[in-house]
Amino acid sequence: MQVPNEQKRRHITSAAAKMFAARPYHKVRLDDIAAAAGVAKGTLYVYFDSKEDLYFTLTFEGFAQLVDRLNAQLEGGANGEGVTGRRPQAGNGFVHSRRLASAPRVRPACALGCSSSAQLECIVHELVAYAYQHPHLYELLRTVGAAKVRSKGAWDAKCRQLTELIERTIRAGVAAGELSDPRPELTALCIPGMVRSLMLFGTKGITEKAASAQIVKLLTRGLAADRPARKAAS
Amino acid sequence: MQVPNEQKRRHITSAAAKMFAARPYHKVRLDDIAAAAGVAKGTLYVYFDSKEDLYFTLTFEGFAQLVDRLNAQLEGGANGEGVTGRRPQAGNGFVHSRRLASAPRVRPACALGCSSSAQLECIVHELVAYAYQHPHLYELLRTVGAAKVRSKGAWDAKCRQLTELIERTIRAGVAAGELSDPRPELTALCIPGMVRSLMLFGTKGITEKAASAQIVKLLTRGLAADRPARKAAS
Amino acid sequence: MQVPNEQKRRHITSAAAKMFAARPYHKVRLDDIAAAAGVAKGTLYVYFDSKEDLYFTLTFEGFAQLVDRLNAQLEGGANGEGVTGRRPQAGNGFVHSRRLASAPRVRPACALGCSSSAQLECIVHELVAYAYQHPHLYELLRTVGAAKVRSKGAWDAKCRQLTELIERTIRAGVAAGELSDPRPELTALCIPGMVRSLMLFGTKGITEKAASAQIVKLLTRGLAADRPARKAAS
Amino acid sequence: MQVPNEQKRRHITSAAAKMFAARPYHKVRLDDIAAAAGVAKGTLYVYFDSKEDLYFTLTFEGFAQLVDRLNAQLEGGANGEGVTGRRPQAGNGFVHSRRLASAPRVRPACALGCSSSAQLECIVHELVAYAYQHPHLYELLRTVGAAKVRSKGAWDAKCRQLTELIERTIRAGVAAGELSDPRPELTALCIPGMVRSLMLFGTKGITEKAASAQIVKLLTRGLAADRPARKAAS
DNA sequence: CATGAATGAGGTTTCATTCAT
DNA sequence: TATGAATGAAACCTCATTCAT
Repeated sequence: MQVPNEQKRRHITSAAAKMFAARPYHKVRLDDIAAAAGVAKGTLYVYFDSKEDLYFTLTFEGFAQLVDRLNAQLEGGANGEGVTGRRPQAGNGFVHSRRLASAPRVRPACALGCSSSAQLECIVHELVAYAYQHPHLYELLRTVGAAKVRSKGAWDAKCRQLTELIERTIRAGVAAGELSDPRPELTALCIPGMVRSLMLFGTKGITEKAASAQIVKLLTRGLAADRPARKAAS
Repeated sequence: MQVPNEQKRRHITSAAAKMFAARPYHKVRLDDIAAAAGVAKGTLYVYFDSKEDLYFTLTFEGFAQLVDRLNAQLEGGANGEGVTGRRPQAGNGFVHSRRLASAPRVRPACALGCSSSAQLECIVHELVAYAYQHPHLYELLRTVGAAKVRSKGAWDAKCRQLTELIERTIRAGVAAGELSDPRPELTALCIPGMVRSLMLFGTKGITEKAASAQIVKLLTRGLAADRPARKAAS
Repeated sequence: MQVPNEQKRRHITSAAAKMFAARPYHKVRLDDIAAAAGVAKGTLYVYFDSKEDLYFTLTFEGFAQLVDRLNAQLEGGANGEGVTGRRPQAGNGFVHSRRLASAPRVRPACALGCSSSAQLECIVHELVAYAYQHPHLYELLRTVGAAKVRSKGAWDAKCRQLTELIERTIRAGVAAGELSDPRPELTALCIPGMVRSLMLFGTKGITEKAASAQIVKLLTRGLAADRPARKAAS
Repeated sequence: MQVPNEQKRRHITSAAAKMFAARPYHKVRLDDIAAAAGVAKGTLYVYFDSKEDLYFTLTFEGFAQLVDRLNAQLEGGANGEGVTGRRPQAGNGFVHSRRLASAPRVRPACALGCSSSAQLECIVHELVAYAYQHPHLYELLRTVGAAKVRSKGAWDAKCRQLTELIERTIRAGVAAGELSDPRPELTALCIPGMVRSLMLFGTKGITEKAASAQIVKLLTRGLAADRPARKAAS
């Protein structure tokens, strides 16, 4: 009850995420969030400037975590941790950090040495996995854009990071003769869109695996180089 | 739908659509809508039950219009009129109703006699065209789901109509040996997602044509039957 | 319940004046004002922008009324009415508008043709009379300055009007050889100060007449020309 | 008055005085005072019971200091120390403590042996001097009365001390045939009022000397005994 | 049908005060 | 004694909704 407790902040964001995911922004009362977080109403203002700030922080941090993790996994294959960047991870292979970076499971190496389509597969897997791990967040992101009030710039930058990451991967594949895509920047936009649709509008019966496989299939075949059978050759 | 003054109703929905698209639901005041529509605040309640009703009607009518039109064009060339009650359309072929269905132009027949990939192309074209015609609405639909308060059933039904329409098209193609897709219901979900992403997050430079072409390419190649149809060969 | 009722506005200001006079600004709740005025809380915001606006309007209008009345009586001797400037008054003599301009009593003519000390007497009478009629307001003005938030300029201008009015009167007396005052602008500041002190800090036993007489005496003797016995001679 | 750390207390009162003088009570936050004083918010409660207590102490101590000093100088040349506990003053004559009583300069004896008008002059000088030395306080006292919450009695007593001091002086002059004033208790009220007005509402150009002289002139001539003392003759 | 003044429940936010450290 | 995170009552204000005109 003395230092600005990081754990208490977590309680708040966690509680808030659930409430914002469950009903629209204007129907979420700070009273409820405070109650759910087990803190007093005033305490919210110790950690956040306003309702909007709380909401923004919530969504942005979630999204940033996703993007940063993807970046980390594809760029350096170093650690699979999110935005808060804690201790580096031993395994240098590709990592599905499904469990919030606790108990990181090693995956078949994929990051740098892999074929482009394998990398795309990684991206899709990761996006879908994140979506299944954070259904609240995805429900949250549904309304983002209308409310990314404060530093719109931060959101835009993160979005660009994500699309550029994908775009770069595709371009590499194209350069390697492995893929064919005259407009990779458009494909980069399509991928998160597909994930989102499957998450939000799919009937509950869709498994993570199926969703991922479907997107991967559409992509790998849709982007396959015109003369196939030459996987990832130099 | 038979209200005192249909024109006044139009003013209201038009003004409301702009406001709701521009800022989030809870930041739109009925005062503003009334002012923008040139009516008194009380008048809003002559045409709508509540703020939520207004919002719901707005989004649902827009979406229903899109789905109905698609249905009409693919199913039997019936009419393309949406919820807002447009006149029945003459042409019974496939119609790109790009110009708000005023001056309905007949298009190359496509609906029933076409190949499945041609039909998919139609669907995508139509979705994209609608998105470009109604940017407000697409921005609006971004937040739908969180607020589809009242007759959630109506929305769900329309959504299902859309996905089933697409799904049916794909299944037909599969049955004809033209396409290959073990999970058409998933693909059906992906398509609107791609449209949405391109619309909302693409830099403004993306033309309607490019967006449409990109999705079509991903689809037609991604779903192409395994062996035949060497279409895409150079 | 349709036109922005002027009478309702009066109810509000009247109720508010009592509350603000009774306790300090921060202890006055809008709830109480609304209740005392017999209106809903929201109605306050139909007539005023904020609590501060209400308070400011209150004090300023009261003070302005005082100054305007004084001005009217001395300048033209026309009507004794306040700032709202209603129908001109028949009697062109000096008028102590003690009863808020209802039932205006004619007083010995004084305005233009009088000696300067008689005019000063009028000013003091009027100030004191106003103070006794509006004890609430005087209690209110006690805190003004700290809170004249909005258009500080308006207050300053009115203050200047008052002091200049007095100053002008004194200067006229000096020019006529009737009074002696090398710094009339300082005397002009002293007069309201004396009124205020007597009002706020005097024991309740001080009659209006006594207060007025005391100030007049201090002034007329204090400012008497060095060689007396030549009353108002040219 | 015997608090843990007298210096810290000083920091607090000093900071608080500035803040309360600069804006109205309800706009001063304890956070700000604490920050300005360089202490933690909780520390304020070591030295004061509440915000009101702090404010009250502040204003009362300032006013009491003024009154006590006046008393000391006129009554018996005791000491001029106020509530804030300054060292006893050496000089037993009348002292213009213009420089915050540091380096107390002896002044021409005035207290007991002087003429009444000379004593009045002393009082006015002292009041004006104090006002010029403590502009913050005068700004503060402007709102006093509305907030003299706690021991209203203490304030009233001090006020009475001041007026009675003045009143006694005048009565002595009247008894000596030097002055003429049928209602000295009213004059006693007027004097601080004039000081206040000149301080608060005068344009900044008014020198301490001019303000003092003006009041003295009004008083000495206004109260001069009817016939004798041709002092003011040219 | 149309109006817009009035309503008042309930929202977000503030801030004096407490208390574990 | 000093701290400042936590508290929560209560303030100001909003705005969807009503209804007399």
